[in-house]
Amino acid sequence: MGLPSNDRNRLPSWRSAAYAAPVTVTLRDVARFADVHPGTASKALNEATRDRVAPATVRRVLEAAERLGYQPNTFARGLRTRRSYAVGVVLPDLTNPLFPPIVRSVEKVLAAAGYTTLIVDTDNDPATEERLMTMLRARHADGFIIATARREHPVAEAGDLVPMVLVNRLTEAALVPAVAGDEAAGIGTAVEHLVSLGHRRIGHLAGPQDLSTGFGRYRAFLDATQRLGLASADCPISFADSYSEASGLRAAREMLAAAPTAIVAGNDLIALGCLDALAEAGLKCPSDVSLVGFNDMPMLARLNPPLTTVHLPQEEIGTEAARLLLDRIARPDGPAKRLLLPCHLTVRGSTARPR
Amino acid sequence: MGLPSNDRNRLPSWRSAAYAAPVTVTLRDVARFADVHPGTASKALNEATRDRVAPATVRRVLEAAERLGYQPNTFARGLRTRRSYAVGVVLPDLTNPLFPPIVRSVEKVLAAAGYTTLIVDTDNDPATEERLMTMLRARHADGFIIATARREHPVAEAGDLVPMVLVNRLTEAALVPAVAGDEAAGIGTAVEHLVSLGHRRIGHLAGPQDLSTGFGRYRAFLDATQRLGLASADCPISFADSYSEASGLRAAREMLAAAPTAIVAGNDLIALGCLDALAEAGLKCPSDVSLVGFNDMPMLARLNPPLTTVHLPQEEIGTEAARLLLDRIARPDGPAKRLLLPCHLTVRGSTARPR
DNA sequence: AACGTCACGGCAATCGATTGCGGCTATGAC
DNA sequence: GTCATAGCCGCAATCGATTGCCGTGACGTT
Repeated sequence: MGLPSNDRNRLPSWRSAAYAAPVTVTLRDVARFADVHPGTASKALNEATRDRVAPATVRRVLEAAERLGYQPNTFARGLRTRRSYAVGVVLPDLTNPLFPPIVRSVEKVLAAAGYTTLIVDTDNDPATEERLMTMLRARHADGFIIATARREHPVAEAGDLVPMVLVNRLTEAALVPAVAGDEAAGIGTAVEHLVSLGHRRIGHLAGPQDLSTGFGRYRAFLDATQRLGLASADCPISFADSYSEASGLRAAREMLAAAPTAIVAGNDLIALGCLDALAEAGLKCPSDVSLVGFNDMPMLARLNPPLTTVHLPQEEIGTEAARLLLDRIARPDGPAKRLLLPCHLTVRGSTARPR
Repeated sequence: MGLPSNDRNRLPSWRSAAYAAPVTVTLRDVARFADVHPGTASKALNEATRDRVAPATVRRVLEAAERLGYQPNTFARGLRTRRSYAVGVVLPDLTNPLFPPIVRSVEKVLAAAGYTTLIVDTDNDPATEERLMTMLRARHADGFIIATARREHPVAEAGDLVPMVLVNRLTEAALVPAVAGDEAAGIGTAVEHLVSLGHRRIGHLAGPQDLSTGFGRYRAFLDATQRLGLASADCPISFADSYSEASGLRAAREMLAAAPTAIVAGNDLIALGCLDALAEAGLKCPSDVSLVGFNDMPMLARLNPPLTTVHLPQEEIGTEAARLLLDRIARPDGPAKRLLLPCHLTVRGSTARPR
């Protein structure tokens, strides 16, 4: 797998290879230089067809390509082969620190397989997402990794699909491969942690219910509290209408009326808003109220108090998503694997025994 | 400017447009449907040549394209026109919160002009950068926005260049357009702020000197302290060898031997490391030592103490970079404009009068 | 010596959009 | 009624790489 002739397209010098103005050298030039027909040169350059050319000829062609600094024309190749060796990575929000590490490991795996990663940011806007998807399709992306997580997302209904892998979202129809952190287990251990500290009145600041993560964590919270024998009356729930500090603040104000001794937030941003609400109400964290976040975004350890949170294996998620996609591209009709990667609870200073 | 026929390539339904398996409809199909020659259909679809076709025919072709859901083949078009309507954005580190807002505004401006943004992350690795640049060149990017900031960067020497704009780096040869925050002025106001609070012994935790930002801020610090009449003996300087908390910690430990009453850090991460060093030494910020960061990364306001820092107009930087690039693509031989955007000091709780 | 086999490489069509050139038709002028 | 002009459209070459098919020559076999 991989671009047939990448290995020998490298040039010694930076300048000529990467930044200098284009000096177009085509396959014809290489062929002329090696004194063969362009078709033959093509076969020599392509690992898959190389055995149809005499070894000595292959050497001559390779040599010529190297000398001339041949770079195959992506357009011509793509036009003929209908493949781009590019995959699109569709993110809801690049400024969310959750995604960059995922993107990075995706890029690493795909690059090793000869693929180019096209990152796009939909800014959580369906219209932008449509525009960008159309663009990626027009550029003939061979596959997609999709991290936008609205529950009524159109991919859910699509039947005959282009190769794609869903990230951070497992609630869709089972025909699409997906990778995500095991959020239910994550929420579960968070609740267990609080219960083991002695909490009995545990609230949940749920994220937006139209996002699959918000919905999934909410359900997981319900399951966990029930499983651990907490009365649902003791487990107040407020809904934040976005993953933001402001929404978290609003939801937390509501929540505090129910006087829980611990709170599980839908994500870290909501937890931050909750921290503000606690301060407002003159409550101390963790002595009055314990708090758990979700995602383990950077800098949380430096907060006051340092936030206990559920950590997602971002790098692994990216790696696995890329592998699944490569699988899918190679065998579009294979089974749609779905991977749940373990999350772990990072205990810091925002959780303690109730008074 | 812009892709000739974008406006009418939109399809009503998501599924068919964006996620469903490809149903290739070519220009021939449109032409057949509209009962014209493919060449004529092409002219009708292209705004620039539309006036060479009778209005009634244009309407028929447009109608046909709409009905059939025609999407021009990027490869075929690119092969013929040698343009991709794609630009590469080369970042040193996607996980650095400085960049996502810049990328976003870049994307917005470029999209409005019909261009696609290709984001790549070099991970601060020259070899990766070369690989990615070569890839972008192979994909015939029409231009580049480059935010990787090593001082001995190859673009500095390149003569005949592909259209590009440098971001956050103005120290290069003047032939390349560039946009950056006015870091010198930013450092200047930071130092002025400290002086106006009464500080006379102000240290600088400089960033890596092989990065243009590290070097530039260091020089700016020297200038500012001198201009304000501080003795250079009272202005100790330590060098961090990377923009990281660990390096900041190391450099700050050194620095504290000189007992400054205030410190200007090369960036926020270094400032965080400095905070740790202060804690280690039993020093309180800001009562014992005042501290100023640089970049205003997220969450700084929630720290203890909230960090005073220099804020960069990221969005504006992105917008201007994109505009400059479009300029450059349109007129590659025009003058290389260089833009310095004002920074401002965000005063929070980490700076106070010295005791 | 004649024939079959195989390895090698040339040939040309193809992918789909673009575009300069040239031809056709309709219109208007005299 | 004839000719000039311009508007409109078709034609075909072109961009560069890929690939199935076929021809050629060498070698081995009987």
